[in-house]
Amino acid sequence: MSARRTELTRAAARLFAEKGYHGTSIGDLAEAMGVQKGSLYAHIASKADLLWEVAREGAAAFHAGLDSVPEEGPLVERIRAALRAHLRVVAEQLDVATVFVREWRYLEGERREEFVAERRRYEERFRALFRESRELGELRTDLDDASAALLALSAANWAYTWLRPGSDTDGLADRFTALLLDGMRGYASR
Amino acid sequence: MSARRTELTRAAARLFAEKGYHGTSIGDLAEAMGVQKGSLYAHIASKADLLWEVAREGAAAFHAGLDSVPEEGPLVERIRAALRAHLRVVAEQLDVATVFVREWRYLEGERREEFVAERRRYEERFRALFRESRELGELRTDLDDASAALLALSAANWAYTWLRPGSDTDGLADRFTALLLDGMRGYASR
DNA sequence: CCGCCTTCCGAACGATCGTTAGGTTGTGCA
DNA sequence: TGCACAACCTAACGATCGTTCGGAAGGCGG
Repeated sequence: MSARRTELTRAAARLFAEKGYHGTSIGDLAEAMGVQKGSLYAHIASKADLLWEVAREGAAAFHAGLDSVPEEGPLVERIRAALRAHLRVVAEQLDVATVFVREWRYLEGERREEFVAERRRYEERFRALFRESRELGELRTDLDDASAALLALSAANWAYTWLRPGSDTDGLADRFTALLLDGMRGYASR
Repeated sequence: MSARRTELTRAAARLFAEKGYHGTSIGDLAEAMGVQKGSLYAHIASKADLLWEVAREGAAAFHAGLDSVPEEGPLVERIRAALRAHLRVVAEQLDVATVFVREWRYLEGERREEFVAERRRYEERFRALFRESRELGELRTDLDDASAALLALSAANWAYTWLRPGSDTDGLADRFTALLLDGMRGYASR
């Protein structure tokens, strides 16, 4: 992919995150590239292609984050690593993460289904860590690992609205992990 | 406000939540009302008015939810009540809640600023419960009531994506509260 | 029965949308 | 030096957008 084409994808991620997919026109993208709008079609076949590309980039980034989580070791550490990885992606690729979390639903047809499956797979990998925690008896969420996973995933998925690039995402992830494990009552004392 | 006008607001909330504000045309709204698109302007002055109205309705619903939280009593109970109230609004007015959480950003000018202030005020009321928890010493989140509040607010704000009408929102809120208080380690044993 | 008021129709408006096409430029490689 | 090709321009396409307008139907109170 040419350098110019990559620039266009970056501009698309930024504008889709800022103004929404339907709120961003081809003219807006052309202006961001310093070019007439017709000229963009030397690089793409349609506007929808750009959304698809950014959404896939997001999926790849988040999955790559989970890939870095160790397959062995205490589940507590693996949960902490997963949260760290997720928040790091959000902070370092905020535009892409925003499209991954919020704008993907404007995908159409087969692409949409493919994305939904990929997104579900990501959340399932996340949830699995909590389920294993219970099954292996490392944590005592006897009835409710699902709620704990939902709480963690909510914080992860909502992060794009408040996380700013340059934040201490590892510290943030660790505080969330501590809260999830020991709660407000026990948090300060451990 | 006439009955027909109320119907239009309901249709707008539903379509804005389903397809997004910019993804919903006046033609779509007219079709949902079984009417020619020009006819809608007997009821509204502009499409933006509908977004404004639904967004305000959402703000009113969520604030009313918090108003029902007791001003006295253990903060743990007040936090539980706040979570219950929020999830109840999401489940019972899913479309309106979706616009309140996701579509508000397409508001423009003065209205947008007014909404942002109202939204900030809501989250601040929510956060205050956690801050007071620490200040009054009822909970030992010495360093980090802010993270606990963020975790709770994330779950609340993300709920519109997975909560379905008819869910046991009180039970859900109670499980979240238990987790926030005692964490996964302590959850099952108390 | 009259007149008002709400509601809707049908047609049109200018603007903007995403996209196409033919022609021009500049750069790098054979 | 000549040629290929990526990049861009200019102009226009048909479609759809939000909105306007004059008129007509219908119900309801006076």
